[in-house]
This record gives sequence, C-alpha cells and structure tokens, in this order.
Amino acid sequence: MGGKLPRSFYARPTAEVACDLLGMVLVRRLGDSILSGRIVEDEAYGGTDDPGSHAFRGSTARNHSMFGPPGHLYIYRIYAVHICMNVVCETANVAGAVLVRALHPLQGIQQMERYRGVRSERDLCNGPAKLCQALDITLRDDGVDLEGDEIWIEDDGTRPAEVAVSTRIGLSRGREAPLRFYVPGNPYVSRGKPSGG
DNA sequence: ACGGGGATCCTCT
DNA sequence: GAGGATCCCCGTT
Repeated sequence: MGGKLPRSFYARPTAEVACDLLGMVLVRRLGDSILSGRIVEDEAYGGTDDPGSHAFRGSTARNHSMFGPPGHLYIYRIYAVHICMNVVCETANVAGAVLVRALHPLQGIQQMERYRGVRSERDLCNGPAKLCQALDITLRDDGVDLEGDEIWIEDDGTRPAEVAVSTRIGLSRGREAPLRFYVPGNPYVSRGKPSGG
C-alpha cells in the first residue's frame, strides 16, 4: 500500500519509472465518479538523445510539457483522431515521459463502456488512445499535476507476477531500443506489434 | 487470428 | 507539404 504516488516517484530516469508503473492504478475522477485501471503496458520516451521521442528535436509548443517538472501529464493528438497520455519524468528541463499503453479496468467499467461505445471489457483500455477515451482524458488535460485530485496514480500494493521488455510499438526511428514494458500473458495488453530493430 | 487501408488535421520542415 | 508513439472496419485464412 502507499496511496497516491508522490512527485519523487516520477523524478527518476524514465525507463525506471516505466518499469515501476506496471501494477500501479491509474485513477480518474469525474465529478463524483471514479474510473480506474491497473497499468499493464507502457513505454519510455527519452529526450534529445532518443530519435523515437517527440522531444528529440528540442522543446516546441506541442511537446512543452515533456520538458516541464515531473509528475505532470503530457497529452498529444495522434493521427488526427486519437489522444495519447504520457507521464512526465526526470527533472525540469530534462525531457522524458512514459506513454501509458494499456490498463486492466477496475472501477467505473459501465461508464468506460459508454465513453468507448463498446461492451467488451477487454477492448476498453487495451491501447493508448482507447484508455484515454475510456477515462475521458483529452487535450485539455495536458499539463495536469498528478498530485492533484483530477488524475493520479496509486500504489495498492499489487505487483505484476512477471515483467517483460520489448522494443516500442509503431516507430520508424528509435526502433531498436528495448523500452516497452508489459505484463506477459495479461489479456488487457494491447495488440500492437513491437517495431523491432 | 491476421492484415491492409482509410479517417483527418496539427506540427514542424 | 509530408508524416505521424492509433483505431476500427472490412477482407481473407
């Protein structure tokens, strides 16, 4: 147990945070409702030294949050349609963020089904854009502080039985780096295929 | 189960 | 002006 993760948890090397986030519970408060799910898959993205990262070419208007203080969200739109959610790591002015890729739904499943428009529990949060839709996380949440009371991550004492590592999914550059972490055999992991190297 | 294509628009070159 | 850290739908095995 330990409750809401403090900023110090995020103020570490990004790959280390990505590994440690497996098993933690992402919580979204919407009014009086609580939606939550356990993180079963994520990826680490570095700074100006990581060609697969949005921060590779330095700070811009879009990736600004990646260079900010740890423990905040970096949200972006992808393929014109979808939203992805990242947790900012490292220290201020050093870019680094963990892309949350899949959740095992826990609380508020009926509400997630409404936001997603699907009934299958396994399809609610098994992809980075799916989980944002399920938890009603939008571009307006870019920069949100995870020490606040809208979105946060908790440690409920549960740890994954096993952790596996692979290359990241969907990249054309930075494909070789083994920075994707997931719980092998977990049915809520996304269907994407690692980019390989 | 797996794979290809379209949607659709903002950001940076 | 090109190209996405994706999803969904529709094919074929």
